[in-house]
Amino acid sequence: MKNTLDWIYSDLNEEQQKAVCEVDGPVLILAGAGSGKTRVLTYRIAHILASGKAEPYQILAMTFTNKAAAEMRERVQKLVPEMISGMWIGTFHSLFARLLRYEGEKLGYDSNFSIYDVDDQLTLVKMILEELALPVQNITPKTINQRISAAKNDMILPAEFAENINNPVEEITAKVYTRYEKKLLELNAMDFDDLLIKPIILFEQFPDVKMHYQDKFHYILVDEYQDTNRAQYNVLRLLAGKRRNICVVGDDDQSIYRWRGADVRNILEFELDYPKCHKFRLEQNYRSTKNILAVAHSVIQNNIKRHSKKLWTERPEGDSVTLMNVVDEREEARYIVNQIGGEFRKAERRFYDFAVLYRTNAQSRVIEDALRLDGIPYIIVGGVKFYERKEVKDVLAYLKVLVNPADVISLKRIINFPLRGIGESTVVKLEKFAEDKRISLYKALEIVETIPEIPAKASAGITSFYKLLNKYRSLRSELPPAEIATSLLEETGILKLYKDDNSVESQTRAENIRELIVALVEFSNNAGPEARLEEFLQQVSLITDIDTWDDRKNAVTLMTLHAAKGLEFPVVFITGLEEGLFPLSRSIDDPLALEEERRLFYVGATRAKDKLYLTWAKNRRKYTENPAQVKSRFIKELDLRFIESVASRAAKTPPVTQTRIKYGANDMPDYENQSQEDQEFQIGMRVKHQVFGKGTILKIERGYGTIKLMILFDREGEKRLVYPYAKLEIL
DNA sequence: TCCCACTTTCTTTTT
DNA sequence: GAAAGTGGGA
Repeated sequence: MKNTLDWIYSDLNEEQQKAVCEVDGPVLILAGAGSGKTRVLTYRIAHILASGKAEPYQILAMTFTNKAAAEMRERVQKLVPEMISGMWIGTFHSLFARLLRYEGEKLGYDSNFSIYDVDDQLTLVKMILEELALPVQNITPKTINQRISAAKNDMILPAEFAENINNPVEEITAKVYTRYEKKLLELNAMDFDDLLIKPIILFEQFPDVKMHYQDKFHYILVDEYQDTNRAQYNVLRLLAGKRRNICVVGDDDQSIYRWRGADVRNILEFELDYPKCHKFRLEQNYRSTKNILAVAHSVIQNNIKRHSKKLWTERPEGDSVTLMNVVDEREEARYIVNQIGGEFRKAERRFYDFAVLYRTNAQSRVIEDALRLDGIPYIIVGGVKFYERKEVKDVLAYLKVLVNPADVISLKRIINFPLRGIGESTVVKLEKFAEDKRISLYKALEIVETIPEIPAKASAGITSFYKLLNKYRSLRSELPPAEIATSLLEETGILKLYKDDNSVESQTRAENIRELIVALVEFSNNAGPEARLEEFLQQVSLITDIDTWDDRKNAVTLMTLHAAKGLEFPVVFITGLEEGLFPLSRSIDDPLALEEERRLFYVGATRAKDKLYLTWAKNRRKYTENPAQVKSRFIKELDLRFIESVASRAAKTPPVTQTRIKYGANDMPDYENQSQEDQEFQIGMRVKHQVFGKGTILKIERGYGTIKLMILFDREGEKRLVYPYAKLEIL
C-alpha cells in the first residue's frame, strides 16, 4: 500500500489536505465550483481506508447521479485498489432501494417491489380519481401528483396532510393521497419519494434496525449537499446519529433543485445541527479563466441569500466572454454552429470540447437542426428518454409483472398488448370480481373461467395470457434475464409486430427493443451468473439522464443547465438569455425562485474552462407565436469589463414588432444565405421533407399564416403537414 | 372491441 | 409539429 501522506501532499492544496485529513466528527466542506470537491471526497475515502479507520463496507457515500457515483468509485479504486468491494457508494435512491429490499418486509413490502416513475404514478392517480369519482373540475392528475410528491419530500404523510386543508385542490389531493399510499402498498410498489421516506419510517418504527445501520456505517459522505431535501436531511441525521462521522460537501451558490423540494437551509444550517463541526472552504478554482470567473461572480453576487465568497484562480485572464445578440432562435443556432465550426477548423478543438446549454429541453430542437445541417456530430442529454419510450415501457412492464405480480399498473398496461381481445369492459369486470372476492387481480386471471360475466372469447384470451406469465415466472430461476426477455418477446410476438410494419416509427421501436435486450445482456455480463431480473429493473428505474451520456464520444453536447451541474467543458454556450425564458417567467415574481434562476446561470457559466458565449434573441418562437423578447436581467448584471458584446447584422435593425410576425415566409428576417421567396404550393407539386423524404401534394388548405398540406410520400404514405412548421422544399 | 380522424395540450428544470 | 386524448363508426 502507498504511504497515505504521500499522495495527499502531492496532489492537494493546503485546504484540501485539511479537509481530507480531518476524518472524525461532523465536517462541512463548502466547495466552490471547480474547486476539486470530487477529488477531496475520493481522497477522503481513500484516506479512511488506507489508514485502517474503517473497512469498505462501513463507508456510505451518497451522490445524486449514478455517473457521479461510478466516477467516485473508480477514483477511489485507483488510490486503494484492493479495498474497494463492499462500499456503499451510490445515489440516494439506489442505496435506499437496496436497503429497502433487505428491510422492506417489516413495512409490509415484498423484496420484489416495483419502482414507479412519474408515468406510472400518473396512471395510478388517474385510476384513483376514477375510482373515487371525485369532482375534479379543472384539477389535473399532474397537479395532484405534484402536490403529493411535494408533500412526501417534506415528509408530510396523508394523515397530516388531511389536517391542513386550505382549498378545494388540497381537499381532493388529500383524499387521493390517502388512497394512493394504500394502493402502492397493495401493488407492492414504491415511487421515487418513497425510497427516501420509507427508510425514515422504518428507522422510527424499528429502533433495532436503525441501530444496526448506525453501527454499520462508520463514515458517511454526502456530495451536492445543497440539493438535499427534507427527507434526505432527516435520513442522514438518523444514520449519522450515533457516530456523527458525517461529511457533507456542497456549494450554496449551486443549489438548483428547490422546485423538487431541495432546501438550501440544509447546508446553510449544518453548523446548527452539528455545532462542533469542522468547516473547510475550498475557494481556489482550477477550472476557469479569470474572465469567466469574474463574469459568473458579477451575476451571482446579486443574490441576497448566500454565503458571501469569491473564487479565485491562478489561470490566466483568457478570452473575453462573448455576449451575442441575434434575431431569433434560428440565427442563434446558426451562430453557435458557425463558432463551433470555426474553432474546429482551426484544429484547436475537438467536438467534445463544446457544450450548448439551455433552460428548457424544447430549445434543443433548432440547435440540433443546425448542427445536423452542417454535419457536426452531437449528443443530446435528456429530452425523450430511452426508458420512457412506449415500446420499452411495455417490455419492462412484462418483466415487472414477472417479478411482482401484484403490480397492477404494469399488468393492466400489457393485459391487452399485443391485442388479445381483452377490452376495457372485460378489465373492469375482472377488477370488480377481484375486489368482491378479495383476491388479487393476478389471481382473478387464473380463475377467470369462473366469472360468468366474462364472455368465452375474452376468457380464453385471459387464460392464455395468464399461462404465459406463469410460465415465465417459473423460468426466472432457471434462465438468465436476457434469455427470459428474448424468449418472451418471441412468444408474445411483440418484436415481430414492429418488424412486420414497415413504417419508420415501427422500425425505430423494434430497434429500441433490441437495444433494451442488449442492455440486459450487458447487465448479465457485468453481474455474472447471479444476475437477477429485479436488480436490472431497479437499475433501469433509477437511471438518470446524465448517466447515459458518453463523454468520450467526439461530439458536441447539448443539455439543460440542470444536467450540466458537476461537468466542465473548454467552450460553453449559454443560450436564450431572455426575460421569461431565462429567468423563466414563472420565477420572475418569486424572489426565491429568481435567486435559483440566478444560481442556475452561475452553474452554467462556471462549467466553462476557456471560453464562454452568452446568446439572446430579439424574437423567439413559442408555440405558434413569435413574440419580441427583452434581454435577460442577468445580462444587465454582467460586469462589462470582461465582456465583448456583439450583435448580428440582422439583429441591429429595429426590433420586429409582434404584429409583423405572423410566420409568413415574407416576414422572416433577411439572412444572407437563405432564399426567402414565398412558398407557392400547388396540387401535384413534388416536395421534399427532412424526415419523410420526397412526396406529392394532394390537397392544400390555406389558413391565416399557415398552409395545411396533405402529402403522399413515396416511402411513408399520406401525411398531413402544416407549413411553415414542417420544413418543406419544393423540388 | 378496435380503428380512424379530429382536437387539445405541451414547454421548466428530474431522482 | 408531436403526443396524448376523445369520440364516432364499423
